[in-house]
Amino acid sequence: MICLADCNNFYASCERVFQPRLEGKPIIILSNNDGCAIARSNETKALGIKMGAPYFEIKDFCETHGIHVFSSNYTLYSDMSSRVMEVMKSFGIRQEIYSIDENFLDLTGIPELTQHCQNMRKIVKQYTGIPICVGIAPTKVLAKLANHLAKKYPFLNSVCNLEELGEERTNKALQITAVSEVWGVGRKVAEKLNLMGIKTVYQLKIANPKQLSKLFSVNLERIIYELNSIQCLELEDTQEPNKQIVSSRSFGQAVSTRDGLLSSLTYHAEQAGKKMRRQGLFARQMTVFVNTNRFKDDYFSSSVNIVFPNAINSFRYLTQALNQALDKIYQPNIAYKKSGLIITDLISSEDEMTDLFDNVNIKHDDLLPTLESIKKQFGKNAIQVASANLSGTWQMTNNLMSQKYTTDINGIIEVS
DNA sequence: TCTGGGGTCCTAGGACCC
DNA sequence: TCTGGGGTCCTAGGACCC
Repeated sequence: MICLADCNNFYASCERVFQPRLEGKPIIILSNNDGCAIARSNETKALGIKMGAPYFEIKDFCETHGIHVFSSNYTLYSDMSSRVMEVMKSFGIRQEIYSIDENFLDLTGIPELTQHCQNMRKIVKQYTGIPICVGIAPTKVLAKLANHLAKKYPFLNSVCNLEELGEERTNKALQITAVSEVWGVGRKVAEKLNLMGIKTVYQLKIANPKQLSKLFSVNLERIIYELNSIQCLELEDTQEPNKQIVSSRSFGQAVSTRDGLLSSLTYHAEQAGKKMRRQGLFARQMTVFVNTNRFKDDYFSSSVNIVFPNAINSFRYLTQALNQALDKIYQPNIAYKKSGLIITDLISSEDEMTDLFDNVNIKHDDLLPTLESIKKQFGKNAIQVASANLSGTWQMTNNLMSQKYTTDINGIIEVS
């Protein structure tokens, strides 16, 4: 048996840990640039605020209903995530961290699973302040579904063990759950299934997997098997390196100058470089893209792909390529709203030794260690690529952010 | 006026090969 | 007049996830 444990309204719960007066109050957390609602407390959901709602449309509503609004504070959320994951890890024999707020645990050989997971809930709450829900089942898809039931039906007390629930009651639950709740069934597939008369999870469970595989994809076939307790999706407890690395951001204000774009892209080159080095990866290709407001009729986007002669991991080499990229895609008098890079064709530094005949040329940047030690000693802004500061108008707005309570000495809570 | 960011996997179709 | 068949690899784009 496996379980899926996830944090309830994770970002909202993180804010509450450090501001307990918000317990029971409606909260939303906004995306970058305070663009739209990406997390809501139960109270906010009950008020009818939809996931992804643009903030400018709901701002007045939030004020009249006393909803507490936060800019997203990813430094805080990722630190809280590591704490929660560390605690949960000890409750399974293997752990797959699936996202910032959820993990699968292999519970093989553990007795009294419902009690075991209730215990985990209690300890996670006690150690981190974060409330969680748990779904227990033989497969991942069913565990996800059980987790959904645990959240929806209060009598389950936040832990739903399908084995304990039994086949008859499980099927009953699946008969009153919409097929769109299944993990991997998105909007498009759900619409098509509905047209075919498959509206509930139970109807999907008893559908013909081979037939639906032809009409949809092998994914849906696997999902059907998983709904029938036949395991198709393995628990992945080894951390695979990224296949691509993206750094991108909408601008706080529209940018029309080449310098503005170059400045923002230089920032992304630094971010991407950092991430590559953390994982020991080198890149052979990079796509640079810029686009205008995607909600406008005159939406316009352009991109260019660059192939490097050598595999690189230094932001300096990435930055050098940016000028050449902008020469190809920059056009004046356009109100750009977003820029970014996608780093692909990644190889691991270990491949350097093994790929004797595959011509893997890694180009190391000897200056990197020096730059990093300067940053470490004098602060991360002590030394920069010149183009980083050409223009600051692209910087994002996030005026409603809480403190970095757990990672910044100046953010520590004072108790008086 | 104002609408996020970072990922993965699958499929169809073209290029290419024998 | 008549112009194959089978396979692999790569890429772009779609769908999905949190």
